[in-house]
Amino acid sequence: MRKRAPARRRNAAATRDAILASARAAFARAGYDGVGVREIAQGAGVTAMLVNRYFGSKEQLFAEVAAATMAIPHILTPEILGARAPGHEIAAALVELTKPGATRLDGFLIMHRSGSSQRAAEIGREQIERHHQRAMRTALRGRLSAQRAALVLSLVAGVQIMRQMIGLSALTDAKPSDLVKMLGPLFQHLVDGERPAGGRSRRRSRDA
Amino acid sequence: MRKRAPARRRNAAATRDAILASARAAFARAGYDGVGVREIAQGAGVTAMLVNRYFGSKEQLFAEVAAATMAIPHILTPEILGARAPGHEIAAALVELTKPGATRLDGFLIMHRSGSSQRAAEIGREQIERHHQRAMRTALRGRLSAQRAALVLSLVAGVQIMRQMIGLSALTDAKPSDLVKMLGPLFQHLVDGERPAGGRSRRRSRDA
DNA sequence: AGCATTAGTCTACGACTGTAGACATGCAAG
DNA sequence: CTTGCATGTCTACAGTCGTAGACTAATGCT
Repeated sequence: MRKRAPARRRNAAATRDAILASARAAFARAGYDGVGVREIAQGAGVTAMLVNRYFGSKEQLFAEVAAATMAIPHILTPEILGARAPGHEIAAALVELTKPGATRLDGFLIMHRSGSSQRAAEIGREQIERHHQRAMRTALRGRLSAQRAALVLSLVAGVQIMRQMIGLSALTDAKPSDLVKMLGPLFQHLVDGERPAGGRSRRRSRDA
Repeated sequence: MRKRAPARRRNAAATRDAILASARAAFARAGYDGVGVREIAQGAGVTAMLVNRYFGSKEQLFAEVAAATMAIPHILTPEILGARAPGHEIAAALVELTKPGATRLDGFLIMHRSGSSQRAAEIGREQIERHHQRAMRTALRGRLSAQRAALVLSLVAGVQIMRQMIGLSALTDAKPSDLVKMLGPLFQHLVDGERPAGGRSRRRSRDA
């Protein structure tokens, strides 16, 4: 019978979690190619070989980190998507979560910083399609819902990149409320599709 | 006397250009950390050391490549920004230039793939702010022009990432005309800078 | 012709990479 | 106690990385 003793120094599950947490932070900071297993191990207080012992290889560790981090509901939750003005809610959440130093949006950040690895990009696409796009698409009505969902993700990714990675001063120094005002209608347009929100449900004519 | 490699063309300018071209293609494919100087050199038909002889270091080579590639006018040209329906023009150009295999938009692609290097990101921000954002901002009228310009760049970057890097199937397989129809109003909204001010429906473009 | 300069290559080094195998150690049970 | 296993470390290896220094060969000049 196994004892329910409190976490000791030798605790496989806790060590595994520590490695995962260290890897997540490291990958978000420097990407797949930018960080080594020794550095990840040091962040978890173990040696490099233990990382491979638990996860098989660096690539498998990355895949697990990506899966775990992407699975975290963040901006595109059912609540936000089901709100009365989803565009505004999405914009507000995005602006809030891409403040300098924010870590809740690590999933995308990890992918952005891992663009130098072809394999990492494949893993990222898999996770994005599994979690975010599928969830979003089912929440959207109307034509081309998959495309509109993908464009919502594109806008989220683009804003995060320019704000957190590139660090465009116009976005880092802007008033959050201004950004929300500008982004809200964009998201709303994508959520609504061809029909504008509010009373009128008639299609807008296009001048192509 | 040891036999050396066969005599090559002795043309400094041409060799330099060959290295730059090889580096641009390589960086666009694998990013700063994903490609080595030996590989770049091989692509130009020279040895690795010559790369450093001409450019000092890999980092300086990257900076030069980034500067040269970013300086290429692409989507946000004065003509497009001054068109009657700039949003539609921007969207059409973006969709066209982010087709699989397109290379005219290398500048952004290089930055996206170089996110694992902090230094590369700094160089990229510098170039983006120098070329694109400044040019765009002067073309925009109204309040918060810098922020709106930055958001245009964000949307461009996001679409390119999801379409060319991540390869979201919803975007790669979509009909270009559908994407243009969805993206056009978004860009137009940012260019116009009109204030949503509550549930008011969007104003038509000034051309009518 | 001879010399100087330029264009280019070769060898090598120290640091780092991911990871395989052998080894050590703490914990629970017989 | 001893045994067995899970947990973790140490050493080492075969690469690759960027780059420094010495060397060679082709060109330009006189």
